[in-house]
Amino acid sequence: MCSQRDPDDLTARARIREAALQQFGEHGFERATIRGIAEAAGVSSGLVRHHFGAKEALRDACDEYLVKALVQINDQVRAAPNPPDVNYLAVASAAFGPYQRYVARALTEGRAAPLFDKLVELGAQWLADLDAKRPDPPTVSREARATVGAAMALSVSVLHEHVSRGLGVDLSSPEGGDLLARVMLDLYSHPYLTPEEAAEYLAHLPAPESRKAHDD
Amino acid sequence: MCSQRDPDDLTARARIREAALQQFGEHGFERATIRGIAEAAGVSSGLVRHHFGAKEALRDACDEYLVKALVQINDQVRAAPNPPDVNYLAVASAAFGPYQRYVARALTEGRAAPLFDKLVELGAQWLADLDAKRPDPPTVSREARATVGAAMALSVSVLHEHVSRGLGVDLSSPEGGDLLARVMLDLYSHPYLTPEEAAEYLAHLPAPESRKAHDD
DNA sequence: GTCTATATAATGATAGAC
DNA sequence: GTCTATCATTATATAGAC
Repeated sequence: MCSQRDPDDLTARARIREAALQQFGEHGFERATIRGIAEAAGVSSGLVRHHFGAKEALRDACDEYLVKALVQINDQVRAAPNPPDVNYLAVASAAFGPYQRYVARALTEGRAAPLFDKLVELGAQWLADLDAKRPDPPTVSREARATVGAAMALSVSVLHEHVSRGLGVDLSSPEGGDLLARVMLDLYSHPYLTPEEAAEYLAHLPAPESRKAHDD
Repeated sequence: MCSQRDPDDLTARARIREAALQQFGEHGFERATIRGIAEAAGVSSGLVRHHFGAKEALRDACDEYLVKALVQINDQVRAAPNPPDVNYLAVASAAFGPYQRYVARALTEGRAAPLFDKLVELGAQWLADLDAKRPDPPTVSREARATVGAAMALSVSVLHEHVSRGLGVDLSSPEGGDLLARVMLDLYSHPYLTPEEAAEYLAHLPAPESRKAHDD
């Protein structure tokens, strides 16, 4: 899918970045070592420093690369013949391909903000179509809904291991992906609440101002 | 809410655990140091070892404590006069209180499995009520839906910073919590897909067997 | 561009005194 | 129960050769 070419064809710099993405993803930023990354890339630790300087700069390069990749994928998807609809959600999980673990960690640590924001942007575009067909006016801004929606779409990726365990199949496997799609389809076509229930809850919600003095 | 008593009232052991939860949450397990935790707890590094032994054992103690706290909160909520319904979701975000960061990291790293599983269990109970009112039979098992639902419910907590940024308010603030509740209410009362659309997508989904030979 | 070797700092673990 | 002092390990950062 993305940059799935032969590792031998890549420059040392690219191989290092690729190895860093993998090692950071597998062991986490702190636990991953420059030496380990160098070894995985088939170069020396000295070369890593030569190309990227400090460890953090290497991580920054990884983040930058992923944003570029996401924008690329996004453009591809939007240029595709049939608009993706739900598949937007699949994009979030699948697009990062082998880098899912890295993305999950980066996001959890509050990093890779442009990546998240791009996803929100895509979600908002998608929500715009949905809002047109909607009978009642939304009670909150589209961007707010897109933000929470993006977080939810990413959750499966981020909590990959736990979801796999709960589902009983590895999400990375075809069977896992298939089951996940079916679950998503069911979940996204069956609201937890009726509009009436939501309205009732909403009415019982303390006004934003009065919450200031809220106490438990 | 939970264990919000004066730090001075806590035993050294509890203070250490509290400090560990905070430090692990703020800096991550690897980056957090025994020394830093000891300092935050107002004790010596030697005492940390005396009580918990190795660093990993300290983390395990933190995980155990949170499961205990979750079960406790769950029992409280279930014993409450009016059943929580959606509030189940708020439980996930709010219950862990000051430990949200820790939980987010632990979960992302594939740890704290019992905690996730407990949440799935709670979600399944809640889904059982919903399924009773549902016209069409679910296409996937309740546990599968509860699993993905749990991941989604946790996503806001896990991606706390990004969601806060996207919403324009700190989720920890009363304003943030209020906005989140409104967004959730809107999202959970408006399905992304109609049952017809979902059925169509489902029909177009490759059969589980045929996917084996799937190729891109 | 790439490698080897070394310096320096920080950390987890430990032992022993009070 | 609590502390101080020390050991052994490990990783980053650096310098310098090829």
